[in-house]
Parts: sequence; C-alpha cells; structure tokens
Amino acid sequence: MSKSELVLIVEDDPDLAEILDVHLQQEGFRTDIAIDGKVACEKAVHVQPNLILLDLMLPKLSGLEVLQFLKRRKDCTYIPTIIISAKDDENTIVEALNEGAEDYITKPCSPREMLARANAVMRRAALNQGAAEKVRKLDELEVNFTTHTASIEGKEIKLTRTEFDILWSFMKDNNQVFTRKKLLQLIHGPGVHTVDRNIDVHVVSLRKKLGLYGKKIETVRGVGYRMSF
Amino acid sequence: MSKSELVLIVEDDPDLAEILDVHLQQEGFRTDIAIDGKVACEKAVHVQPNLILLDLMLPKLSGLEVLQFLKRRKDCTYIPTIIISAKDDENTIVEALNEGAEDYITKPCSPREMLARANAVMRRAALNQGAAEKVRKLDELEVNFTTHTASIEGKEIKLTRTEFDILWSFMKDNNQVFTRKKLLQLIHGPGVHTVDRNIDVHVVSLRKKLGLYGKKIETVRGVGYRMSF
DNA sequence: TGAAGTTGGTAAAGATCGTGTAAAGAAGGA
DNA sequence: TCCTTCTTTACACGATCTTTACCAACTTCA
Repeated sequence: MSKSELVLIVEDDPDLAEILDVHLQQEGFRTDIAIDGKVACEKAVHVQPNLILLDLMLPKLSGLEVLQFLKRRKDCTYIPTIIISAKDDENTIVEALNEGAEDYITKPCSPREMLARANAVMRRAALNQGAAEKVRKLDELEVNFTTHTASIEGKEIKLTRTEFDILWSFMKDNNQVFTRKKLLQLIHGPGVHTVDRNIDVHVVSLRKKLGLYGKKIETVRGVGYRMSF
Repeated sequence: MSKSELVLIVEDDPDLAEILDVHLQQEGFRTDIAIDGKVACEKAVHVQPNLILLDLMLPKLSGLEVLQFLKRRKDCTYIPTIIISAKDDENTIVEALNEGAEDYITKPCSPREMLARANAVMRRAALNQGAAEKVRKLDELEVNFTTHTASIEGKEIKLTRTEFDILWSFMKDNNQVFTRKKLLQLIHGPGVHTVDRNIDVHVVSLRKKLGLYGKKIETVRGVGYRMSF
C-alpha cells in the first residue's frame, strides 16, 4: 500500500531544518534532511522524494547548482522543488525558477505558509504527469528532453547519454558559455571527478554526429564551449 | 428502501464528510469515510465500494493520485468515481476525468445534486461496463485500460498486472522516456522500493509476449525505456 | 617574425558501466 | 497446498566513458 509523501529538506541551518521537519511530520509527511548540496543530490537520486525544500545558500554546492543537476536527470526532473531563500536574493530566486523550481518561500518563513505551498506544489505535480514536452530547436535541429531524442530535419540522431546531456545544456541556455567543469558537474553531479579534458572528447563526437550543426558548437578558447544561434 | 450499495466518501473536511454521509444514508446507501488519500486507497481496495466520492484536495496523497492508483489496480478499475472539487480548479477536473473519473461536482455542492449524480453514475456503471473505454493503439497492437487487456490483430495477449501497467505507461505517453524509477512509481505508487533492475526483467517478458511489437520498446541506454511509433 | 608556452582536436586503447537474460527464491492468490 | 507472478541475483557481452598521447592551432613576447 502506498505511503504518504516524502519531503526532502535541504537546509544547512539545523534549527530551521528542525522546524520544517517537525511541521511536515505533523502534517503527515515523511521527511529526510540533507545538510549540504552534495548530500542533497545523493539523497534526491536515491530516495526519490515527492518534494524538495531547497535552501539556496548551502555550503559546498549552491542550491542553484543542486537544482541544475537534478533538473537534468531524467529520474529527478519530476520532483517538484520549493526554494527557500533570503528575501533580498531576488536574482537567484528568478534564476532558480527559470531552472525549473516550482515555487519559493523567503526566510524567515512561516511554517503555515510553507505547508500551504508544499501541499499546493505536490498537488500540481501530481497533475503534471504528462506535462508539456521540453523541446529546444535550432533551425532544423530539434532536441527533446522528454523523449531523449535529437533530430535533424526530422531524422533521429543517435546520441549517448553524455552527448545528449551536453547538447541539452547547450540548447537550454543558448549562447551561454559552459566551462568544462560546469559541464562535468551538470552531467555527473558533485563528487565524481574526472579530468576535464574528457569533455573535449565528448564534444568531438557530438560535433561529428551533428554534422553541419556541429559547427554551431563554438570553442571559447581558455574558457569552454557554447552553442550559439 | 434500503439499497445494498456502498459508497466510500473521501473527504478531509469532517463537516462536509458528515453532510454527504447523512444524505447518502438517508437515501439508503451504506457509507464509509476516508479522511486522507492513503486511507482512501486502503479502504477502496479492502471494502470494494460501489462508488467513490473523491475530494481532490487531500492531505498526504492527492485525490488525483488516489484516482491514478485505483485505476491502475485491476480490482478497482471498475469502481466509478465522482470527483469533488473547487469550482476554479478546472484543470484538475479535466485531468481527473481523463484519468477515468466518471463525473464531478463542484464545491459547495448541493446534496440533492450529489445524490442525483451518484445514482446516475452507479446506474450507468451497472449497465454499461465497457462504455467509456480507454484504448490505445499502435498499428495492430491494442491496449485497453478499462478491461486490462492487450491484443495483437485481435488476438488477446495474456499479460500480468505489472506487464500491463508498464505497457500502458508506454502507450499512454508514447515516445516519452521512462526511467526505471519512474516506472516503479507508476506501478507501485510512491514509497515502495524494489531494485530498479527489476523493471528490466518485466520488460524482457513484455517484449517476448509482444512478439514483433516487442521491438517497439526501445532501450534508451543510461536512461530507461520508451515505446515509439 | 619566430620561439616557447598554452590550449584544443583527435585517435586509440583500456577501464568501466549498463543491459539482456536465465535461474532461483519469495510472495501472493486460489 | 499448488500455481502464478514478482523480485533478486549473477554473469556475459557490448556500449560507452575515460585517459593518454601526440599534433595542430593559437598566444605571448622578444
């Protein structure tokens, strides 16, 4: 029989975490706490919570980075996320919402409001099962995150997971330059360490597979790569 | 004037639950009440009501999730369900109807209207078992959610419940990639944990049973599975 | 202009990971 | 109980990732 929803609290301040925890449990939710971004990513992947409460100011890995990583993993994309943030940090909030956060609350936060939003967000998430497809286009190159396919002029291009992830990053934030490290982080999350020249190899094969569109992946010398219109 | 039908009221507001309860009993129905989604699922499975009145706004498990859970269980698919919902929540209502709800009423709801609809729905349920069939087709492969059957060229394929659920997920959102974790959730509801490689085993036997159509189930390496046209 | 130092492109090889599948044990239903 | 279905486990093989090495291209500075 199904159990009640599990909420993952990502918060480095133990007091606030405790408060959130208590209130959520009173409301009948199961809870889990992560005190930094790395643990948050691990737990999110592992326990597949129904909701994540994510503080943006975290040690090690910022909340935004956690969000970026999770929203790119197919098995975490659907987990709705509520941002917890200082009031004056509006830019970051906007960024987080753009990255796919569902809602936000500002510190100091009232438990009542938090609960209301948590319930609302989960309800919405349950609806969005067959949510809108995430698609990006560049002329005749089309990348579909939902189906994990890329095609040129309607013809499917067979990409490996890593190649796809890199391409999706490029297409999602067009024109943005990605450093090799950033790409590694987006692909692997925190904790895994590979040489960052490794990215070059993937970019090479991606370029090959994209044919003419491979030329759209620019090398930004000394910095990284980007894809541009 | 006693009727034998049992109505399960799923409603977290005690006052409203009481009102519905009283009126249904006056009309001669037996009743049972569940105050949250989890209890609702348990009771529905256990007591096998003839009708469910389901509030969409529930603590723990949303009404929509309850509905999804029930409609995926072979032994609950047939239980007609009337949604109770706030007037302004039209999207949810549509979703619920798509998920297989038979009718809906909006809050605040008149007992008279509720009774009328309840009677109508049960009458319909008793008469046309297979009226509103939910069917998906892929060439000659036909999957019928209402009857929980699949057939190829009219010849029925015998599937286990799990196999059917997986196939239905694939057919329902064609082309979408499903991670193993996602499929587990769809099959078991939230909270149950089995090793996700388990999915592979079901996919293998599903592919076998589907014969040529088994080839339509693609492996997306590093991600999951998907079925495509 | 060219030498020295950096940075990126690419091929190749080995290491690692993911999947298909069979088989056996566990759980559930009649 | 028996029979069906679910779940776990183990192994093999191929796909994919990672590293390394070498060369080309670019930058800097004399």
